[in-house]
Amino acid sequence: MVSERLRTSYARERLAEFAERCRVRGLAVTPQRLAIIEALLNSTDHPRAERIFDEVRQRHPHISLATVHRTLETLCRIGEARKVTALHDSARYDGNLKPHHHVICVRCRRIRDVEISGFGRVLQQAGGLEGFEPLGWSLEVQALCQACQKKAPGARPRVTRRRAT
Amino acid sequence: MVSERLRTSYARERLAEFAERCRVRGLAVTPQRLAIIEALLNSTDHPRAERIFDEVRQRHPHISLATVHRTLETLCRIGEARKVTALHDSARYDGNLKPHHHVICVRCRRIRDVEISGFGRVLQQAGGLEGFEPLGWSLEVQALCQACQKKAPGARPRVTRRRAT
DNA sequence: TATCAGATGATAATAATTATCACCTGATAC
DNA sequence: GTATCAGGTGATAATTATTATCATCTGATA
Repeated sequence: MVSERLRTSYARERLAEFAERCRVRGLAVTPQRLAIIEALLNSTDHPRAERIFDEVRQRHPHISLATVHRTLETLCRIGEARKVTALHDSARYDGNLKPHHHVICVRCRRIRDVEISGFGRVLQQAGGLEGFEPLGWSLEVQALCQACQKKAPGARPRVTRRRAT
Repeated sequence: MVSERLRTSYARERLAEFAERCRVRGLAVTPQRLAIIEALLNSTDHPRAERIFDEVRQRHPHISLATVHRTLETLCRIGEARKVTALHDSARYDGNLKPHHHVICVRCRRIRDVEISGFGRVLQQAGGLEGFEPLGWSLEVQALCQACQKKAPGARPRVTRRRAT
């Protein structure tokens, strides 16, 4: 059922453990979930839901796009994937042009500026960005703000969230 | 017309220069643009378009939400503001759980992983995150990928963009 | 194999953003 | 100061990504 054409040993290991991890969490191991995690592990370019959908549909023609969205969010929730775009749901703007960084509350999506120095040096040592020409950089610290720390840890926010505006 | 109740000297300076910067760029200095940049400079929390709209509407009741969206994008384009959420338009997922960082092409939105070490140390020295409890962090390097470097620098992508999926 | 909580597919609803277009107005030349 | 007009705006429709809803299906367990 499951393809063995995973690109890297990391991906193979992750897929091998996946069923067990679902069971531990009380999640059913469905063909859809297997196909989606496999497509994600096979990708190197941070796909969006629709591209995973296109990929998976080749072998599961009946899969629904809604399932792909749902499953990707589930994978993030159980720690099997991460969303690169923590704040993708609406554009957030900043009038401060001075270089600075951001702490983001992963629950309520509050953002705060932070001044952290020393990054330029670290980045210079980094070397190859594979042809990408850097224009700027900023660190995103995922965090819980004070208010959200006090809430029950398990109480996930509703999918339609009360969020920072 | 323009309020002088800007919070910081930085904001006051920026607003004072704003009209001149528009002229240099051949953009009209409209009351709407002034009100929007003022609201943005007065904010400390990276608002979205709708909150700027609410703010500005108190003194310009006839302003349209579309104008706020348009103007915020214009401000980013001319370098008077920046979008904190470079990739907000659709969620992007990553199956790689190992700590790593991202280079993002600001034009075509391609994302690539980068390994950069030494950040933990810098972050530890950073000290106060104002009560935020860090869970993780990743550096976002804004860049131009090789393909996009070759395109004409002025040729902005269409608003409905051909983008990485 | 029967049971059933949870998963899925189909589709409607929502929310953010962008497109369209008639009308308006800041900037410039006179 | 007024005429001109390119570009800006407001109103609204359209688009796009995502989430909600709900009837049906199915993986896990007894």
